[in-house]
Formats: sequence, structure tokens, C-alpha cells
Amino acid sequence: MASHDVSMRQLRYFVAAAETGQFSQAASKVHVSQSAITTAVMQLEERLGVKLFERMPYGVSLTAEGNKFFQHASHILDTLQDALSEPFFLSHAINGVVRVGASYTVLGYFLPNLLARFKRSYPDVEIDLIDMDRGSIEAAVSSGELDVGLTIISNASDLGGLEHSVLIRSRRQLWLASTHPLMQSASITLKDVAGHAYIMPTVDEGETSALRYWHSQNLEPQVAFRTSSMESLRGLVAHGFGVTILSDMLYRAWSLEGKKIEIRPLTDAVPPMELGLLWREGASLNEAASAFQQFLIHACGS
Amino acid sequence: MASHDVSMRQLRYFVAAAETGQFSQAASKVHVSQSAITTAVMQLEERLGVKLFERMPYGVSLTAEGNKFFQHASHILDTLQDALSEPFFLSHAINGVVRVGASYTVLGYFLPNLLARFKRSYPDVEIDLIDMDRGSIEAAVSSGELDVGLTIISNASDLGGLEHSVLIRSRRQLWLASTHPLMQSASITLKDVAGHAYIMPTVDEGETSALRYWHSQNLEPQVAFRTSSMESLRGLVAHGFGVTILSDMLYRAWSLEGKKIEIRPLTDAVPPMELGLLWREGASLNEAASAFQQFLIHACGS
DNA sequence: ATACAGGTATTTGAAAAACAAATGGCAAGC
DNA sequence: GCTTGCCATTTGTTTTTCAAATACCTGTAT
Repeated sequence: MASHDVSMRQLRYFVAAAETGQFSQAASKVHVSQSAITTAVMQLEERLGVKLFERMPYGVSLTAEGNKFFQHASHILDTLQDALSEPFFLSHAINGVVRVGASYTVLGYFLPNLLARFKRSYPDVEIDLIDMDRGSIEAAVSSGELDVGLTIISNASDLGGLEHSVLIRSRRQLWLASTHPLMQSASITLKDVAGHAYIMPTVDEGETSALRYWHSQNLEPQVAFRTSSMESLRGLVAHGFGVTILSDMLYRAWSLEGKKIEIRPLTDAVPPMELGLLWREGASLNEAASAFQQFLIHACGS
Repeated sequence: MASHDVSMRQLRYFVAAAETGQFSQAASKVHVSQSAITTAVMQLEERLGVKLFERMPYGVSLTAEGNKFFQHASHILDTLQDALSEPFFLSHAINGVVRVGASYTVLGYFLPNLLARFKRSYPDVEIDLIDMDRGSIEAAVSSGELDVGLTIISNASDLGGLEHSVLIRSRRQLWLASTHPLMQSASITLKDVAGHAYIMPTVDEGETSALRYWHSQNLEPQVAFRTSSMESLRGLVAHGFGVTILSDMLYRAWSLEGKKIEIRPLTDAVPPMELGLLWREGASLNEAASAFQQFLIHACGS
């Protein structure tokens, strides 16, 4: 009587709720009534013996345990989608090696899940993964040393000789501690942010890409720290030493020490981060590389 | 009207059927009636538009597509189990590096899934994975160069100074092509196998461990090929060039070219393969290594 | 203070899904 | 040709899921 089994339906509703931050909005996203979401989440919480959401007057927000469960749940739904949408026939026949270059944040935040999923669908394709900066990746793809590259394409100015496809566009938002004064503001502009200590990430050309939109509004961030470590950045933000603006792809709600990091949209049009796939113009990819390319495009498509 | 959503329940029933090879046996395994299994599998087949099982008079057997779907489905159920059974509280706080040594087949066939699952549960633990032979792993664990080792423990004779825990016992069975004459026999002994061409795997001490049980019955295999490549071995078996005896852990129903490989139990008591975790006697593991150890033991437990 | 607006929780009766048990059909082995 | 051990189908019951209405809770504006 304790553990009515967890269902896909519950996971779908839970994930929708986690993604939207509101039960009612989640309800319309998955085309059911709000009570269905409420009930499903309650059943999950009962089954797990853990509160998954903190109920706020304006919606809900994941607890630490909820956040963890969210990782698992999304992974399950992703895997299910792979299982359902695959071209059933050829994938087992494909083998070979794909040489992939990826830049730092792509490697750490974007690829791990997708690689594991790819491997499950194409068990006989070997991925040769190389960690490089954007410039080197572009050069190596051009010269044919790499089959494909994965970079933050919005940092690139000229991609002569390379074909590309944008895999995800990830909105840039303000990261801040729950206790930060800006949490009070209903809406936040870049000018508001300029009045507070800023933590400048330096990985993957973070500084130049940030300054591009700061300068386009004739503003200057008040840089208090400069770091190439995402972990330390998270810690600094969580403890209220400053705020930063980064893409949702890099966002994790919790710092290593278990303090929550909040995000708020910026009303200025800060351009989104674009992560893209590069390959050599005109060159025909081998079968394995082509499968990898198609897989990524498809997995990011919906 | 086409796509009544796939449910966990269907996946559970499907996986049970795939594992047992009989709907009726699967039914009793998951404590439902046989018609429930039939219906669930039919719904899946309808949803996917693909036949998952070949119905035989003595049970069912996965099709190529079914086998593929089976990989995904088991992964989903594993992930769900991780999500439900985790100690929710500490895992996010744990970070550090675990140095793991694993031998060839362990690395290729046992670890990939588990590593991905571990990473999802403990995102801040880094696994430093090193490919070594059994002897070197035992030495490196003894000396403290590695935190833990993963080896085929049934090959070891003496583990002085090392603690160990058997993670899985994997039954050794006969692999053969669907067209092989031995497929006709209702029951097969080692002596029967001695009358046919044998393909001898040489990886991970395959030859010495095989000869151990051959010689204990005063028999000698008729070795036609000797190979260190699992891929070529699979191809040779699938094409009927010979048979081999290997553990279920290494078994995959389909060769790279898409030909099916069958397995049959041996009526002689061929000892199972034992895969074990090694660590240094008396040494206290660091937090990350200990989490890894516990995770493996738990994940293999049920 | 009070009303309101935006959220979540609860109740209720109807619709759909899942179930077990019984029955039917099919093929292999005796 | 009978029996046995499978999977498939049918049937009526039980359980789950659902939407809609309503209650509730909490900040905000009046």
C-alpha cells in the first residue's frame, strides 16, 4: 500500500512542473487539468517520502531532492524518446569512429548526457572526444583533423569554409543568491545589474561575449571577481558575493555546498548563447559521423 | 489514436518477458497474469510499429528491433531505480576523484552503463578510469595507486592484502549460430561441444579460465580460431565457424552484421564468471571512492 | 481592513485502463 | 491422436485517471 509504482505520466507531469515552475502552467503545457499535476506530484512525493517542490505563492520551486530527482526524471524521458523515435533498422549496423572537438563548457554541460544516449543507440560507434578552444576546433574541422566540432557559435564571427547547424539557443539570465537585493525587483535591466558586484566568467570567451552586450548598451559591469572555474563561480554567486549573467545551459539550481542559486530574466534583450555543430563544407561525413550529426540535431530538435 | 503513451508498466512487463523468454514465466516473475504481459507487449508493438518478439512454440525470442528496444527499456528501469533508491541527502555534497582500474571486458561490457548512472547520481565525482590487466590492477590497488579495481575475480587464485566483493556472477553458456547442428540437441554437455570447432577468446585470461574447466573433465576443445577481439569472435560464431563458451555478461544477441547468435545452457557444471570489486585491506577509502563502491554494490545487488 | 488576483489543494462523479480468470488455438513430443 | 506447454482473446470487475468545480492560501492594491 505504500508504493504504487511510479509511472511515466507522473514523471512527465513532474518534469513539466519543474520546467515551468508552476503547476497550472505545466498543466496547460501537457494538456491536462491543474489538479492532475497536483495529484501526480503528490503521489511522487508520497512514494519518495520527500518533498519535491517548495510551494510559493507565485508557483513552485524545486527542493534539493526535487532537483536531483528532476535530473533522473528528465533522463528517463529523454531515453524513452530515443527508444521511440529511432530509425530502428540501421543503427546497429553502423560502426566506426567519430572525432569530435568540443570546447570547455560544451564538454562539461552539454555533451555528457547526449553522449551516453548516443552510445546506447549506436553502441558500435566510438567517439573520440577532444577538448579544445573554439579557434582550434574551427581550424581542425577545416583541415579534416576532426569530423565535427561543437562550439559556442554565437562567439564566432566568420565561419568560412565550415557548415554549421545551431543545436540549442540558450537564454542568458541573471544568476543571484536568494538573499541578493535584486531579488526584490519585479523586473531587472542590465543597468540595474551594473549597480552591483559582478562575477566575470572567463571560460569559453565568457568575457568577450559578455562585454559585447554590455558595451552595446554603453554600460560596464562592476567586476569583483574573474574566474575560469564554474564551481567557484557558483559558490561565489550562492554566497552573495556578486551576480553574473550566463546561459541556462550552464545553470544548476544548487551550488556544491547545497546553497540555492536563483535566476531572473533580464528585460533588456541580452542575446542568447548559441551552441552549434560544425563540419567541413562540402566534405561528406563518414557513416558514423553522419549518424552522430543527425542524432544531435534530432535530440536537440524537440 | 495511434500512440497511447508508453508506460513504465509496459516496459517492466516487456523487460521481464525479454529476460525470461516466456510470457507466462514473465507473468509470474512480475506477479500478474499472462494476459497482462501479452497485452502490454502488444500495445508496445502497436505503438512502435515493430514486432518485438518472435513467437515460438516454446516461448518468445527478441527480434533485432526488440533487442534494441530492450537496451533502452532496461536502462530506463535502472535509472528509475537509481532515482528511487538513492540516499537523497548526501550525494550532491560528495565530490572528489576515484581512481579505478578495470580489465578489458569489464571496461567494455560492464562499466559503461554503470558509469553513466553513477555520474548522474554523483555529478561531482570524477572517475579516473585506467585500463590494465588483472595482475597489474591487483598490484596497483595493493600499493594504493588505485582506489578500487574491477576484475574477473574468478581468475584470481590469491588475493592477499586485498578486500573484495563479488558484484555479479555471470553464467557461462554456449554461444552458437542458429544454423549450428548443436541447436538440435535438447541438452548439451561439454563432451558434445568437444566434437565441434571451438573459438577460443584470449582476452582477460579467457584461455586459461576456459582450459581450467575443460581439463577438470579431461576434455580438450577443438580450437579452430583464437582471437582477442570480441567483435570478430561474435562474427565467427554468428557465421557458424565455431562455437564458444562465454559469460552472459558478454553476450549480445546480434553480431555487428546483424546475424543472430544463440545461447544454450550446458548441463555440465561450468563455473560462472565472477566479477568483483577490489580494494586495499584496512585502508579507508575517501568519500568519493566509498560512494562509488557502495553504488556498485547496490546497483548489482538486485 | 478588505477585496482581489494568482497560485495550489480537495472533492466528486464519469470515463478509461488494467486486471484475472476462463477459454481458444497452435505446435511439438510422446 | 492425445497431452502438454505455450501465446491470444474474451469477459466482467476493479482500479486509476481525469476534468470541473470549489475551497484555500498568500501576497498586493485599494
